[in-house]
Amino acid sequence: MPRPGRNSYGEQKPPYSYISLTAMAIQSSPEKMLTLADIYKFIMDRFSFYRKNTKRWQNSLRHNLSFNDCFVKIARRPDRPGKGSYWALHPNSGTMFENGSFLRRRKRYKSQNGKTTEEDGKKTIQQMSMLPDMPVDLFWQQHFAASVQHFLPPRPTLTHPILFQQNTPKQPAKKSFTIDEILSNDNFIQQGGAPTMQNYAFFGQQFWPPFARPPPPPPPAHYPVLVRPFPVKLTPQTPTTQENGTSSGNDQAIDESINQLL
DNA sequence: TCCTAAATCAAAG
DNA sequence: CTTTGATTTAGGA
Repeated sequence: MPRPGRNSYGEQKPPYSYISLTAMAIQSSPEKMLTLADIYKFIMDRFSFYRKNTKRWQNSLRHNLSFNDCFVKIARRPDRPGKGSYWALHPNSGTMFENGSFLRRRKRYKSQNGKTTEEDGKKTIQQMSMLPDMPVDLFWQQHFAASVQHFLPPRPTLTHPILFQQNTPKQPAKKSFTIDEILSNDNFIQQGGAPTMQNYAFFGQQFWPPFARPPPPPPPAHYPVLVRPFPVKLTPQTPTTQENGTSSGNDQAIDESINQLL
């Protein structure tokens, strides 16, 4: 009878590609973004296989990070100095593994314009009038928490891999998308005018330096500017949706921008 | 079998 | 650490 040993099952290569391993790591983090070192740690903590030959697989992992559009580099905030950038998942890459295989996707995720940068993330947020409202990391969390939930290993300490599709219900990525909640009238108060410089300060180094700060881009004319004072407590505001069921221009604009994203 | 995603090796910035 | 290229390996229809 075979017994566990150095070549035992637990030391076999887990049935996950580096891409899925990385996606798991990022998704499992509270802020939905991790540094390279964090990703290494996540993998090594869970899979003994990857506690060896680190030079080899870590090089491959790094290659994946740069090469695949599904991974987005997020600049550090100046109040969180340290080594390396953060890595997050691209907002539109949520259905990467919907075929249930974590070894090989049906198609490699490619961004529309070929290049995917943090700017894409910012633009996405901006389109949703969320730019001034919440930090990038929270955005990623909201955006991904539901749709990528099933990437998570059932337990944090796996000695051998378990195939997720056996014990995790698959759900459409769009199903649990909570943008509506985020944009609900209860969460916003409406203000006139453009977002303040302070509001923009959350979103990466472009607006960071206190000197020579470029003026914030004007918001699109057709989108109202929704600003939630930060970090002030929220107070319910008068709803903008009208009684007869039709949306105000406000809501329509938001709906349109959301529909573009889905 | 074929297509191409993923892994590997590794140089260069 | 990050990006890129070249090449090989291998998943899966």
